[in-house]
Formats: sequence, C-alpha cells, structure tokens
Amino acid sequence: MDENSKYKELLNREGIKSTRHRNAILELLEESEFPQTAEQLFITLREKTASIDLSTVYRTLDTFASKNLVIKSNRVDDGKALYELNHNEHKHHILCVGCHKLISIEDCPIGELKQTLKNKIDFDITGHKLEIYGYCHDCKKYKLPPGNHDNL
Amino acid sequence: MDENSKYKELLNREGIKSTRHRNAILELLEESEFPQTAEQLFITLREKTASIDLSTVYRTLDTFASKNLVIKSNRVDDGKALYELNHNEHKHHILCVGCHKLISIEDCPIGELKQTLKNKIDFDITGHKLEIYGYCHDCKKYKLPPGNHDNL
DNA sequence: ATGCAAATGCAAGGCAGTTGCATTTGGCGA
DNA sequence: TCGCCAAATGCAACTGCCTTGCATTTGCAT
Ligand SMILES: [Mn+2]
Ligand SMILES: [Mn+2]
Ligand SMILES: [Zn+2]
Ligand SMILES: [Zn+2]
Repeated sequence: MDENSKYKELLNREGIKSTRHRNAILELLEESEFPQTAEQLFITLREKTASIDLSTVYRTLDTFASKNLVIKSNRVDDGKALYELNHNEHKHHILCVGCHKLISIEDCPIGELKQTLKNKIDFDITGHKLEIYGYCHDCKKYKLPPGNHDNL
Repeated sequence: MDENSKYKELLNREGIKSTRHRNAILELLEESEFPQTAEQLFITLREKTASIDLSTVYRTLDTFASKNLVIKSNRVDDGKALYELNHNEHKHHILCVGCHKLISIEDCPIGELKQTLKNKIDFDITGHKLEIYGYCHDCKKYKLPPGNHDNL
C-alpha cells in the first residue's frame, strides 16, 4: 500500500489493519472542525477519494469509537449520530438555535460535580455528555421562542 | 366524557382537546419515575387501559413536547427518544453503566458556566442537556472498561 | 508467493418514527 | 340536546438511519 498509510502505526497500535478507507476516514475527520454524520462523511469520501459503501463508513466509525479513536454523539435536534476525532482534549459545543452555528468551548463544569456525587452517593463518574444551546451574539435580536427552555 | 378528564383544564389551557388517550398518557407519565420510550408507554397503555395506536402515542408525546408539558431527550446508549413529564424542576439523571440503574440528581453545574459564556463570548444559554454516567456504589467492584471515558 | 483472518461491497433487513387518509370524537353553538 | 366540524385517532404504508448476512477482496504475517 502506498502512502495512504498515514495512520498505519496508529491503527496497528489499536490492533486493526491499516486500509485505504480507514486512512481516508481518519484524514477526513482530522480536517473536520465539527462532528459529522456518517452520511456527510460518506458523501465527502465519495467526492474526494474512491468508491466506498455507506455500511463501511458506519462499520469503520463504530470500530474507531470502540477503540476510543472517535467520539460518537447525537445531534440535539434530530438525534442523528455524529462522529468526531477524539483529540483527548475535553471540550464541548454550544449550539445557536438562531443560526445553527456550532461553537467550541473548553469550559466544562463537571469537575466539582464529580466530587460532590462521590461524597453524596458514592457514585464514580466516568463520562458525560453535555449539549448547550441558546443564542449567539448575532442572534440576540431574535425573540426567544415561547416556553421554558431551562428545564432540560 | 367521564372522569378520564383529570387533566382537562391543563389541556384546554394549552389549547388542545381533552381526550381519553391524552389523559391516560399524562397519568402514566405522572406515575413514571424515569423517562420512558414511546414504546414502553405504548405497551403499558395497552395493558392497563384501552387500545391505542403507537402513532397516537408518538403524536401525543410530540404535541405535549411542543407545549412544554413533556421533555424529550435521548437515551445515552442507543439514542432512542425518551419522554418525561416536565415538572419544571431542574434535574438530571446519572446512569450506572454497570447495572443500568438511573439515579436522579438535583445538582446542575451550568449556572456558573452561563455567566462565564455570557461574559466571554456574549452567548445566552437558554437550555442544556446533560447526561452523566459511571459506576454506582454497588457496581464499583466491576472493573472499568478499557479506554478514556472522560472525553465526552 | 501463499494462506487466512479481517475488511469491504452489496443487497436485504430491522426498527424507530412519520405520514396520508378514512373514520371517529370532543366541544361548541344553535 | 342535537348536529356540526375541526381536531384527534386508527390503520397501514412508508421513510430514513443504521445493521447484518454473505460472497469477495485485501492486508499482512509467514
Ligand atoms: Mn465535559
Ligand atoms: Mn442542568
Ligand atoms: Zn446565532
Ligand atoms: Zn450500578
């Protein structure tokens, strides 16, 4: 195999084979600023590289997720699965419900809660998912939709 | 209609009709300690009350969600939709990945973050979803699965 | 080069949720 | 109380996301 093997060592380290598709998917994820759906990745892959089947995309992403190479989450509005490279940095996204812009933030408020729960009910937190939404600077001008948004 | 109309006023206040199914679903949600899937509700409804169609359950729950009577979320492991009554109290659940037990907590760490983001990037948070998982007291004995769980 | 397990393509299938349409029902006004 | 009509429901087909079974191809160790 040629120098599609950019991630050969990484993949072998995880005990899986280095293939054209796996390299392409990792490369694409590395270029992506935000979590992508399988289909978004699939379409891009078809455009820029070779033929690939959607099922291969799913299987590859699931494999990567099981190795903790990628993080799988769910889109807030439609629940569709999202995949992003695991940079092992702790970050979250906030979604503007006005313009649907995603903004990355490095703040995470779980730290204290971790200790609190440990003390209160002897629960060991190993992970969490946090999605925040609201209105960005540019979208403040729009009125809030009716209803209590603060109970989620 | 007889005294299935327990929630008539509430429903009329929201501008929708009081029906047998809507009352039954609200009643069932009120009895439920934790968020339920549409199918769980559907099955219980069939057992304890009359015949109802699954599509009616979905439509009813969506209607309730749009009125902010119920909160729709997604299960952590399979992404399936969950529905719970909106008690307008701010709470979260933590999931034990050992025994799959759900525990309600009233702690929420978003408050400070709200102000932080307001100051830093002029973003107004209107809501958030937080799912926490880990190991409960009883499940500590089980080993943690390999991999970094702390990057979600 | 050879062999074999792993990866992939292809097509069918599974399942949560949605939708169109005919029928029923709640609530209101006569 | 009756009749009306929009709203709600049942039913069945359908969509879309994702999975799976199986035949073929490919990575890679020997
Ligand atoms: Mn976090
Ligand atoms: Mn909260
Ligand atoms: Zn915006
Ligand atoms: Zn447990």
